[in-house]
Amino acid sequence: MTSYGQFCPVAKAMELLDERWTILVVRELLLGSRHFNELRRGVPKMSPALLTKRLRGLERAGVIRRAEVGGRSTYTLTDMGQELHQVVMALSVWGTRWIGELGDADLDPHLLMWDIHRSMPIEAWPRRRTMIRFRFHDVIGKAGTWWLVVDAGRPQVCDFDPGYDLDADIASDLRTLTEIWRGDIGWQDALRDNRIEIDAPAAISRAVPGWIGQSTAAAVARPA
Amino acid sequence: MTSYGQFCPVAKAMELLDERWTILVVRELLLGSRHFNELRRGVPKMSPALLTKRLRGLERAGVIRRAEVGGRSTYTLTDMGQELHQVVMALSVWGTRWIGELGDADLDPHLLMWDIHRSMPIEAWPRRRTMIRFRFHDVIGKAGTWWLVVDAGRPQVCDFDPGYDLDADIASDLRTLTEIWRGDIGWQDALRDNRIEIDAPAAISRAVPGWIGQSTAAAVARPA
DNA sequence: CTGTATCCATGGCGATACTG
DNA sequence: CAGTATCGCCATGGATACAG
Repeated sequence: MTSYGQFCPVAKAMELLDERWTILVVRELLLGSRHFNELRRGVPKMSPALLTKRLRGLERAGVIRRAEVGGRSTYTLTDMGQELHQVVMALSVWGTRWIGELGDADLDPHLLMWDIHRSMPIEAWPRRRTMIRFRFHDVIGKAGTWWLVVDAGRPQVCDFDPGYDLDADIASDLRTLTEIWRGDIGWQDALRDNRIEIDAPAAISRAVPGWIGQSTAAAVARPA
Repeated sequence: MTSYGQFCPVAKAMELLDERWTILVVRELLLGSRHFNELRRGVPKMSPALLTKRLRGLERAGVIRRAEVGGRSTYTLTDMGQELHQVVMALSVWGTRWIGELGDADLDPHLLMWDIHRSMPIEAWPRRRTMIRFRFHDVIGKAGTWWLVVDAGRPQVCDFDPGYDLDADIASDLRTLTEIWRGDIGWQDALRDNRIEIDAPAAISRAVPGWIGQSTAAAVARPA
């Protein structure tokens, strides 16, 4: 966090925020993560040592507050941190509009499922326990299959079969579901082009896109 | 610009924007700088080699466009770059509200005069050529004295005496004028406490704060 | 679960000087 | 005016293993 040697508020803000990973940690906190390993799931490629360092830095700066609640470390945003919402939103809108291209390295099934499960519209799901399986046919090994369960109004991701009844089975490549989730393409277009397939009774098949939805950024208008 | 390995638009945006100095260069372009040495004045502590590198990076990313106009290199923001205005604004607001403390290293007379001259309300100045001298009594040597001239509606900073008639003579320490400019303190309070002094005929003395004004960020409401 | 502790390589970036 | 060229440091952060 070297100083820019400028009195400008933008420079002072960036002294804190331009360090690698910092904004992404803030994003996770804004999305509701409060514990160390919860945060890690949102920034899986970040080393735990560095995450600790960033959390300490944000705490020193007054952006977050750390507390032990029932023996667990709990990180919460202060008012100062909460207001970074405007900054993260502006970045999200700009990134959505202007950085369309994703490299293969940007795709990550675990991260995708984690992101979907925490911000999909569960109120659209049936009241009963419901389970969907996802299969990414271009991802080899264990990371190619995932289960999404909504039980008692609580969403859950699994990388193993929980053993419940399957309501729908979805197959696509990783890029397709990522692009659908980001709103780069629509469910209907992807289904029509057979880039994604939903195997389920007709009524459920029609409902599933509404269960999963799209990320909040998907609603951002794209440049003409 | 190492990848974060995330499809999230915030992550993709930060891959470009979290590199040191990048946002400050964009800020300069948003404020109207278009040429290399003009940009340098806004980021004086940045090495020219690094500025070149950042400009190339921003060009590759599509944020700016470079052209030779009349044998001069000219950098302009594309639509993509123009929309970073929202991001820079959000950072400016947040920085203004929450990063109040300035270290001595954040103070820079040249930068302050440059910033004042390019965004002060010249329409408030007299029609005739008008000149003000600034003296920072805590800054030793040449950098302690500055002249601000508005002539034919065009503002100009000098670090030498242009030799015109002096309309007002302002004295303060560097921190005081910086804080006034940022809006951390008001002109009236600073004058009352003798933290700044204006030597001029009474009518002009009263008018000068309105001539200089405050930076646009000064209008941002501070947290209670 | 929530971190620490090392270690190491890389390359970013600061400083300075120079050029067409 | 608008950059190049070089150099070298040191801090950043990636990787991995381990601990209370």
